[in-house]
Amino acid sequence: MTENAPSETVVQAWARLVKAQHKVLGAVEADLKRAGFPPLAWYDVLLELRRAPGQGLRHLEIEAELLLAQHNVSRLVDRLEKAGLVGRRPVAEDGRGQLVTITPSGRDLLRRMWPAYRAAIARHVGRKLESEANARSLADLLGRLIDAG
Amino acid sequence: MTENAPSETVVQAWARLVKAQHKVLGAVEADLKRAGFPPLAWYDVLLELRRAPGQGLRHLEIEAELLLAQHNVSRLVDRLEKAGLVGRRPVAEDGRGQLVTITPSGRDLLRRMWPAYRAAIARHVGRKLESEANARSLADLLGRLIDAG
DNA sequence: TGGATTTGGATGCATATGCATCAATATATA
DNA sequence: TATATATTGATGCATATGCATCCAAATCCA
Repeated sequence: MTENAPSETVVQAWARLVKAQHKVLGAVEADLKRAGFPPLAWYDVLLELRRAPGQGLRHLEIEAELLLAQHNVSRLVDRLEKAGLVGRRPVAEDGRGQLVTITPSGRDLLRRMWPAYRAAIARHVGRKLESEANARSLADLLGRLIDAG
Repeated sequence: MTENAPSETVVQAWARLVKAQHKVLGAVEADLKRAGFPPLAWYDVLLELRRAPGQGLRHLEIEAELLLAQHNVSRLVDRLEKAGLVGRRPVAEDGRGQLVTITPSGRDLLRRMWPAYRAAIARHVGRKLESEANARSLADLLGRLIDAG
């Protein structure tokens, strides 16, 4: 557990982190696609926009919240706009900025997607963890990995 | 925790699984790239090849082991071959098959990469988990998500 | 004030991935 | 044996991501 020599257990935790998310994310995305829905990234952005307090979010805020690269936010918003799920407005105080807002159609997609998404999470995560205590432990441990530092 | 209504805790565990791996994988890959090394996917393939018992692995075996799509294996092996890290041989018993083998240069890359990779794992995983017990718990819980079913 | 620097976001180009399809070989079935 | 089917891997095309750079507006500073 020292700086440059992780224990075998740490290496195993790392390998499983990558493999578990790869497998589960793939399974969840496949379920959603089968049901005719767009990629999860679209859901994530729309959800952030719906949660947002004011009139929407700046690209920068989406970037920070979802850990995306700047150019990817730019293009993801392009696609969402083309699909009519979000709108772009200039922001008064900063002539450089875009304020991205969710449209009624975007809100509708969120509502329609959630039942399928929820079922996929239950199927590929909840069912395998078996207990609420395990879910709690996993969430706590993963939280440590996310925390800054 | 029922089939289509995961608890809030399960949903949180899911969200953190995606976010934690995204963040940690990004950090590890960035460390490796800074040190002048190729993507982790290259390391993964080479490691499987070095571990392989016989004279190498079929595409199908790489595919199953690393959970990759068939066409991605095909192209990943192309890139590795072009970089001189692996070789391709026809397989005697099956005229359709390719046997992929690691070259001395590939083995050398594995050896040179490991210290940097190991340090990145320690920095971005080990250090944050803090204890061996936590690493063990995390590995166990993630193992449940990977298990078939 | 006026020019340098920084910041927010867009975009051209290279690379990687997903999807469908194809060619070649192997296997099953009549 | 001859034909149909299944399996292995490659490839053309569309889309997504990374990287570098660019443009425009904002901020800094002499």
